Amino acid sequence: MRSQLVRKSENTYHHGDLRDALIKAALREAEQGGAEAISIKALAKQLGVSQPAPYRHFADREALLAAVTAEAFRQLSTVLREAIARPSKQSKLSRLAQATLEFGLRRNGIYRLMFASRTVSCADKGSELHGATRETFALVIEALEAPAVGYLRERQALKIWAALHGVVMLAEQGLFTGEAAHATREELVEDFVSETKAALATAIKDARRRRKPDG
Amino acid sequence: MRSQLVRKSENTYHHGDLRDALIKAALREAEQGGAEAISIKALAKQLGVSQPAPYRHFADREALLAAVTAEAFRQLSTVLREAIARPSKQSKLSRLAQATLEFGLRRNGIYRLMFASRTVSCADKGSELHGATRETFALVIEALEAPAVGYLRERQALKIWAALHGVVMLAEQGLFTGEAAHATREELVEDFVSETKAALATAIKDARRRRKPDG
DNA sequence: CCGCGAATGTAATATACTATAACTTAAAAA
DNA sequence: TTTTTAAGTTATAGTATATTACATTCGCGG
Repeated sequence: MRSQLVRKSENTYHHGDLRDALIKAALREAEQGGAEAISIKALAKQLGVSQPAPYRHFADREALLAAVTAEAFRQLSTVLREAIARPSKQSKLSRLAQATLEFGLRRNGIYRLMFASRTVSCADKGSELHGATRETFALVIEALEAPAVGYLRERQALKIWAALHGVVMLAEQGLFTGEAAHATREELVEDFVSETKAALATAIKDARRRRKPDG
Repeated sequence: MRSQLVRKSENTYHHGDLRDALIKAALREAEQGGAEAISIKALAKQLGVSQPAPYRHFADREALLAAVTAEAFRQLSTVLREAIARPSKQSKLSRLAQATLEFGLRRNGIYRLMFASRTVSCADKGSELHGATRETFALVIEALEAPAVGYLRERQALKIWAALHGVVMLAEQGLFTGEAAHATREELVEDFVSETKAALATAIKDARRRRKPDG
């Protein structure tokens, strides 16, 4: 009697889509407890396969984590893409920023998996994970709605991206309670958004003036 | 034949200062590999005691991690205090910011232990760890060298603190390579410092003008 | 100075997780 | 249809956390 409903069909020796099922299930686990909550053994049990079965699809736990993290980045990209696309009075950057904050807080286990582990920094350049992170960052650049002038755009994208992560991090650490509670997380994010827009505008203006000084 | 030199004296049944030795040794381990690199068993072996000995001093692994994290915060506080105190042409805030960046990158395993784990957010209010984090944050406020006007100071402290963490995070993730490499981490930090100073100055000026509109 | 209790350490053990090896099943290719 | 191979199984080794019951030493009151 196998109680797990996860297998595609009953009484099949082969799961059918174990690799994908593992990633999805691992993401669910990570939702609360982060990377530490992902256990090969537990996942196998949950999916109704033997403990060593996952090793047919992932060399080791790290490899699974990398795949899960890549999927998480794709999900974040989707969320951010929708935030940018959604019609609204607010700017694209503001919507992206608030969406990032919300993702980071509501799905904090996954967020920590993405940004707080060494999985990403250990991913080599051609990997699926590396690509997924770059794609997400590209959305930040897109949300700036600024022309490419040297590397000014990339610089501002890095800055706002960094700032957003910092806000999520401190919020999760409880630094927004106590004397600092008077500033909400959303307000801080909006501050950073405004500063980014301002900095970008003046930087681009400056750069153009310098390129044609007698314009 | 006991090769560990860590015990205070040979052939002593009691270690003498196991609790402290555990924290120090755990910090050394975490220096590279973060929290995951801390193993009770390995530490016990390293210090020449039996595996269960550490449990006399810490209820479980989490409790050890909390103590280690608190010590890490105290070390960061020390570094930042020195950075602020050191005479220099640069502002206190700039020195604190660059010191934070350096700490985050050079001692990244410890840094992740401090900011990327859930240890801090799980610490309850009266705990040693909670106090240590608050003390560190107080140094950020101090480095602003600004008068207390409402909660403007705290707000700016939160913002620069968040931004710094974000920079460390992205740097460690390798986002400063590729097209974004043109901005160095130090430059970005200096950007944030400048923006913080500017924002603080205008915010305080505004607030004062509003309080005595006919001044 | 002795002895007793608390603190601290040890050995033995239960439980959980990662990972590998050798074997089996079923799907796909030839 | 046969054969190969991908994907699963059982069995097992190795390592980590944590508990229990027992042993040793420290320090303090008598």
